[in-house]
Amino acid sequence: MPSRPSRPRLEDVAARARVSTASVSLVLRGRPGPSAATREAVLEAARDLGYRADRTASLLARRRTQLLGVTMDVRSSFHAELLEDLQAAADERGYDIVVSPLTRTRDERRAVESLLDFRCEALLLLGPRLTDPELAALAEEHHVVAIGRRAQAAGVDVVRAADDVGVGLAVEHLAGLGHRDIAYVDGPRGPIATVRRQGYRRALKRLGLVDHALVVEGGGDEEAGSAAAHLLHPLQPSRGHDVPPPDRREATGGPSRMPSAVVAFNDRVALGLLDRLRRDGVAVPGDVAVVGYDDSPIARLATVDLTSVSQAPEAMAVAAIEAATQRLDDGRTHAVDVVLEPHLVVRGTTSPPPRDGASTTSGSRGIRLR
Amino acid sequence: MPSRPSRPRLEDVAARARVSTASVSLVLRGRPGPSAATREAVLEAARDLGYRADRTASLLARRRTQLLGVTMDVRSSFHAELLEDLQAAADERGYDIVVSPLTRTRDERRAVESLLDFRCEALLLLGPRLTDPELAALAEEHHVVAIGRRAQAAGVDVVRAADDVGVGLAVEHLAGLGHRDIAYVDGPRGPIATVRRQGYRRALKRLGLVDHALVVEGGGDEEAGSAAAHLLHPLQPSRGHDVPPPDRREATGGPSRMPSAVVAFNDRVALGLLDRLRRDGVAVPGDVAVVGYDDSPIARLATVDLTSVSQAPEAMAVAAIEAATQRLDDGRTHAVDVVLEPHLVVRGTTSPPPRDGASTTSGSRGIRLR
DNA sequence: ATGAAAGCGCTAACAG
DNA sequence: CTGTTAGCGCTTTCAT
Repeated sequence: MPSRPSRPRLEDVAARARVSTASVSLVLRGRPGPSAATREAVLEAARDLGYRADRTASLLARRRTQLLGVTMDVRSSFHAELLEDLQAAADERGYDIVVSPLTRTRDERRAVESLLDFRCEALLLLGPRLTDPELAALAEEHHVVAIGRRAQAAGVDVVRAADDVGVGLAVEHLAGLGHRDIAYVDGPRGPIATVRRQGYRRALKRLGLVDHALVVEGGGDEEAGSAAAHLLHPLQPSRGHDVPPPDRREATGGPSRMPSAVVAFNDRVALGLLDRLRRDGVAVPGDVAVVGYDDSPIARLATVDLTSVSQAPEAMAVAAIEAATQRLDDGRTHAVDVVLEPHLVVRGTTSPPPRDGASTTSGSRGIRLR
Repeated sequence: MPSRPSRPRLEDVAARARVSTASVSLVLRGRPGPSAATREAVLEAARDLGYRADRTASLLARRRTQLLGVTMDVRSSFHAELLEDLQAAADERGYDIVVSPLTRTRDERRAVESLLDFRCEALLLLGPRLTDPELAALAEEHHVVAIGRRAQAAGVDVVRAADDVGVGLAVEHLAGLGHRDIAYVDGPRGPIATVRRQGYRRALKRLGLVDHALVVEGGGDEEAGSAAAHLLHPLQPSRGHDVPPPDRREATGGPSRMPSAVVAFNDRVALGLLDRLRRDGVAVPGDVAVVGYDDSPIARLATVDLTSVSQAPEAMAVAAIEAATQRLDDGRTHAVDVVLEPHLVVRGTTSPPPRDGASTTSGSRGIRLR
C-alpha cells in the first residue's frame, strides 16, 4: 500500500540540491543552461529522493503534452502488431502513446473522446470505421491520422498500404502458378473491403480471367471464412464430418467450376477457410491454394504456414508517427496520403493447381477425393 | 487541423453563464449545491461553447486521478477479453483505465513506469511475470492487483482462478468419459504453468491414474502445441504430410501407450496440437480427445469447437476492479486473495476413447488409420 | 548561470 | 447557495 508521505516534488529536489526549482527542471529535462556543478548536484539529489516528475503537472505547465492517442481493436492481431511499432517509433521521437481500445461497450466515438480528455495532440486511428465526413469533422479540431484504410476526408492524414495492389499480387502469384479459377472471399462492409475486392476484380481483368471471377460473401473472422468454405464447395455436407464427401465432379448447383485457388480478405478468414476445407477433406494446397492478407503472426506459424500479403506494419507505423510529428513539430498543414506497397509472402498454402482430373490430395491422408 | 483559438476554459463558461468558476465546476461534475437555475445556465453555456473539461488540469487540482493502470500482453486474446470487462467494470465505478501494453521493446517494468507517470492510483497487472519480491516492492509504493496468477507477495491483491481445480475439471471430465491415458502439455515456465501442472498431477492421483501420467514439454503458443504433438505421437513422420502414418500400434520408443486424451496448458497450445494432429491423420476427438484452457473466443468458433476451461474473465475483471476500488475508496489496507472457480465448457473435441483396437477416425475422411 | 514569480486550467476551502 | 482565493506540481519568462 502506498506510503502516505506523498512522492517527492521538484521543490524537494531543489531544496536538497540547494538550487532553485527552475534549475532542477532544466537539468532533469536535459536542457542547456545549468552548469556542470549544478547538474551533478541536482541529479544526485533526484536520485537520492527517487524523484520522478509528475507528468500531469508538467503537461499542464507546458503547452504540449507530447501524447499521441491511438484507437485500436484489441482483438485484432494486426492492430496489436501495429501498436508495437507505433510505440517504438513514438518513443524515438519523444512522444508517448495512449491507447484507447474499442470494445463492445466502447465504440470509436467514445474511444476518441477518451483520448481527447487526455489532451492527446494527435489521433492515430487504426482502421477507423468512422465515415469520411465524421473523420473530416474530427480533423477540423484535431490532427488525425487514419491508418490502414483509404479516407476521402479533408485534413485527414492517411497512411495505408495499397490494398488493391496487395490483392493483385496474390492473384498474380496464383495465376503465375497456373491457376485460372481464382475465387475471392470478401470482407466485412467497409472501405477496406471495397478496395480489396476492386483489387481482385482488376487483377482478373488484367489477366484475362474475368469470366472466372467468383466473389463469395465473407466477413472479418474465422467464422466467416469457415462459412465461405461452403459457398466455395457447396456440395460438401453442410454439417458434420462423418459423411464422406460426394465426388465433387457430380456437383449440381453452385459454381460450375470449383475454384482451384482462393484469396481471402484477411488471415483470419483464410484460417477459418483452411480449417473447414481440410476438415472436409479438401487438401490445401493440393486441391485448393489459399492466400491470406495481413501476414499476421498466426500465418507465420509452422503449422499454418499461410501465404499472405504483408502490409509492412513497421513501415506503416513509422509513416504514421512521422505524419503526426510533422504536423506537430514541423508545422505541416496540408494533409498527406502515404501509400505503401504491400508485398507477398509466399508460404506453404499455395502451389500449382492439381493436374486436370487428378487430385494432389495429401498422401498422408491416404485418400483421394476424385 | 486544430484551430488556434485554444479550447474554452472553465472561466469562459463561467463568464458566459454569469456565474463563478466554482459553480461551473460543481455543475459540470454533477455535484450537489448549485440551484436549478444556475445548473441550467451553466449547462447551456457549456454546450454553446462546446466545452470539455481538461482532465490534466482537474487531475492536478484534485488529489485523485481516478485512473487505474492496466498492463497487458497485446497478443493475448485472454487479456484482450479481460480488458473489455475491466473497462466496463471501471466505468461503472467512475474510474478510467489507462492501458500499457507490453511489447518486445517494452517490458513490464517500463509499462508500469509509464502507468505511474500517469499517476494511476492502482496497478492492475494481467498475468504479471514480475517475481514475487518485485511485486512486493511495487506494492510498498502503490496499490497493485495481480490478475490471473498466484502471488506470494506481501501487500499485493490477487485475483485468479483456481487453475489447479480447472485442470482437475478437465481431467475428471476425460476420466468420466472413460479415458485413462490422459496426457498434459505443459506451459511456459512460470507460476501459472506450475499450478496447472500440479492440478493435473493431483487429479490423476485422485483418480488412481498416476501410472498413466504423461507431461510433455509445451509452451504458450500454437507452435508449442504443434511441437508437442510429436512428443505425443513420436512415431508420426516428423515432417511433411505426404507420408502415410505408420500403424501407431507398431510403435517403438516414446510412450508405450498413446494417450487417448490430452489437456493443454491453454487454448493456443491446444490449437497447435489440434492442427498438427489432424494433419497427421489423427482424428479429434475420435482418436484423441483434446481440452484447452481459457475458453478463448477462438475455442468457441464453430470450426474449432474446443472443449476448454473457462476462467470466467468477467468475474475476474469485476473482482479486480473491486479490489482496487476497495483500497481506494473504502480504505481497505490488508491484501486479499480472490480465488474464482473455473468451469469446464464442453464442446466438440472431447468424446469417449476409441473402443479398444478400433479407431473412430472421422468417417468424412473416408479413411481409417488402423 | 541562476532564482523569483507568474501562470497552465481546474478544484476545494472558506467566506459571504 | 454562490463567489473568492489559494493551491495542485511543474515550466517558463524575466530579472539578477
